[in-house]
Amino acid sequence: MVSKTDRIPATERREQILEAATRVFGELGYAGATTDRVAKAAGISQPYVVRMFGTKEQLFIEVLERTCELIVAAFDRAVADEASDKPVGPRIGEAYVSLVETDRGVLLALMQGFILGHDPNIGPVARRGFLRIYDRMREVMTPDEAMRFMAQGMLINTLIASNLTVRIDQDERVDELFACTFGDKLGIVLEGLSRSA
Amino acid sequence: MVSKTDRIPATERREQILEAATRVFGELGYAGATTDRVAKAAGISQPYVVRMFGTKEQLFIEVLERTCELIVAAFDRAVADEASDKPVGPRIGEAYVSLVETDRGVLLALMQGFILGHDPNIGPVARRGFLRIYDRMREVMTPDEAMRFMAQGMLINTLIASNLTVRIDQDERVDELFACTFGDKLGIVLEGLSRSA
DNA sequence: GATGGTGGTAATCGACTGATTACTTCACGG
DNA sequence: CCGTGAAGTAATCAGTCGATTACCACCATC
Repeated sequence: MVSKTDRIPATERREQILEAATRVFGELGYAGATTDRVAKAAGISQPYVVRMFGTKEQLFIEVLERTCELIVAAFDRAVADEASDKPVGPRIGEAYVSLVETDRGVLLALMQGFILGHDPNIGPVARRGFLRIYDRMREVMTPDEAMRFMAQGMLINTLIASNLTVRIDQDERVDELFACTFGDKLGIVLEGLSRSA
Repeated sequence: MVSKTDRIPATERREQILEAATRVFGELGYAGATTDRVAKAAGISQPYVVRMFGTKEQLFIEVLERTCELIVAAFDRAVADEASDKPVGPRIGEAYVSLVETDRGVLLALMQGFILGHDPNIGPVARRGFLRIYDRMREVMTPDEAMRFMAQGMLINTLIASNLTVRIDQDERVDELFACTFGDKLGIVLEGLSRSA
């Protein structure tokens, strides 16, 4: 009972599934997510998801590697941006914050990978991804600057993951923390939130 | 088949289970952990764990609240420490790093709670805990300082959770990042690692 | 108009897991 | 010594989930 338009080349379908899985894993975590939810988010059946990637674990690993590539790519674009007159640090910062707005699932899925460091198969992939991002930072800043950037990024991830955004405009402490964390980029975040609401 | 010495008052047993559950949830996450693993870690049977806390979810919530209390208590001790001549910032930092060494499960369980912010029951508890810790920081430092401290803390949590410690002394980037993150407190961490090995 | 490869699903299985039930053992007060 | 409640477990159930199997629909091309 598949209409003609539902039949899509495997490579394209693969990307659809990865996109859906990024959102689902990002929200529910690796163990909390099910292949069926990924399938529903991608608009296909659960067995097809499993057959395309072999196992749930393999799917998550590919999601994780994809998120790292997306983040590194966003950083590269920010670094290479000749149009901006800002220093490279703030440019990368802005690139990361833009990800919060446009592709929250990427940040959350990355976070979910990091906390699986104990897993024998996923752990190494997560560590490799973390270091890949750290390396990219180190190419354009000092160790101390890179460390602070990673720290800021982890705080942002935590703020988004813990859903503290729901308390914006309702809790002074939250407003203060968000203003302090995002600085002049706060507008980008708030705009993204109002759009997704 | 219970020997006499295995019978323990409920309140005491309760604390044992919370302690074990903190470790198990910290390592495997909420969805990834099972009540049976918690039970085995606590040295009792699985049904007893469930009966003591009602549901797995309730157990996790109590674990989460306990971790926040432990962290806030550690901060309070650091702030009140009259013997030290250091400023309050580094004292709290040292208190947090000491937790990495002595009670890694606490930090990991906290992290696991933060990324469950979307959960209708656990999410509010996680946010409340986060803000409680932030409030404690704000009592002794500026918003910007508090934000940087939280960021640093989240980076530390991520480094521990992702198990990047296994690459210490094997990857120059990791050594650099750890040295930069922990600064003069690096010794505390390394000592804790060698002891747990 | 057979044939085979590609895209896809329905049905189902087996393992796992949270929760429930019913039971046992023990300490202690009257 | 009896009974009552607290501490604790074995057995088991019901639901969920990842994976497998067997199958269908479509299109190309010979």
